[in-house]
Formats: sequence, C-alpha cells, structure tokens
Amino acid sequence: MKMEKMQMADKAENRRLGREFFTVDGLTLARNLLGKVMVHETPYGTVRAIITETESYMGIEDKGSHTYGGRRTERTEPMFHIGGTSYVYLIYGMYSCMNVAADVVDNPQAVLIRMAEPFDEESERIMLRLRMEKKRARQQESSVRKHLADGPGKLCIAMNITRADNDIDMVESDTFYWTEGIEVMPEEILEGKRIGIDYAEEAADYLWRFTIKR
DNA sequence: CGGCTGATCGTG
DNA sequence: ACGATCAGCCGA
Repeated sequence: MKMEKMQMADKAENRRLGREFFTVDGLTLARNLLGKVMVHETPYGTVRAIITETESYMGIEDKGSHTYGGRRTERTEPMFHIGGTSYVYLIYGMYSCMNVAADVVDNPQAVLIRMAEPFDEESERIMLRLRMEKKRARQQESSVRKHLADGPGKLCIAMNITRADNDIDMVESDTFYWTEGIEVMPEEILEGKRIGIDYAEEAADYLWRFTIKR
C-alpha cells in the first residue's frame, strides 16, 4: 500500500515544471520542452500530450519573430511576460498557434509548439474527438488519426487551445500547465530550419527548429 | 513523398 | 494586405 502511494507521487504527470524551467533563453527552452508533457482541461476531460517538435523565436533581433525590432502590440504582449506565459494567436484567419514565453519579463522570446503525441489512451480519444469535430466534411477518420497533432494548428484543435488560453501563466494555472514526460538525450535532437518564414531573410536559414529523432 | 493552391479573418 | 497553416489535388 505504501509502495503504491509512492509510485503515484512519482508519476510523470504529477511532476509539474516550475518557473526556473521557463526562465531560460528561447533556444534552451525549445530543446528542453522536447519530451515534456503539456496538459490542458477540455470539455471532454484532461488532455496530456508529449511535445515532439518546437521552434525558437528569439525576440527583438530575430527577423522571423513577431517581436522583431521590439514590436510590442496588444497581440505580442504575452511574449514580453514572464517565462511560462502562454502566447496563442490566430494565423491565416482560421488556426491557432501555441507558444510559451521564455526568459525574464521584457525579453520577448518564445517557443512555438509544432507537434505532439497523446500521452495516454484517454488523451488520444479526446484529441481524436476534438479533431473529428472540426474536420472538413470529406476528411476520413484514418487520415485525422494519422495526423492527429503533427502541426501547430492541428495541435491546438486536438488540445482545444484557443485565444481564450492566451496570456496564461502556465506555472500557476490548474487547467493549463506542463509536467515532466519522457527523457530526451541531446543526441536525439534533430535541428532544422523554421517553417513558413520565407520573409525573414537570413533568419529563415537559422537551425531553430527542434525535433526528436524517430 | 513533394509541390501548388484556396480558405478565412484579426491585426496593425 | 498579410500571414510562425491545413487539406485536397496533382504528379512521381
């Protein structure tokens, strides 16, 4: 009985990531978030997903970043907040993108969460349900299942992340937060160019996308 | 698997 | 006007 209790207390889903985890630069945070678990309450239950791909957006000096040149607007405000703050914005008029602010207040760096996999079977059921609800009419369930959360927009649909979840402190929240997950060794991390920022000139070539090797 | 394209709307 | 995208369609 005592043993059971100790194992429960040590379960990955119970080990929350604290402030010190997020108050590092955006490149360090993007690497460290691989293998961690993002948790979000949805109308159908709690969704837990292991993060498998991230991108760094390095703030005022990064031509690919929303905060390039210190651009501070109502939209980009959460990027200026304390590390661990969510930054959710609408892209192409129809999809949400989920980011986590890095580092200290007023250093507007963030990590885009691009890809994730369900942590357990309940999460998988909920993610599939949420994705099927929002799918286009002709799309097959097999196709949705295969591409459950393999892009920033799909990930937000699968975890019910909308702009209602913008500017939340994920260190303090009880409905939107992070926990430990699986261990990822540095040599398991693949680097690549960031996606969809052709306008960013030389910054488009920086290897600031991180994926777990398969 | 890779490239091309329309859909759709808040932001500045 | 313009996207830190997605899914369908085409060709290989």
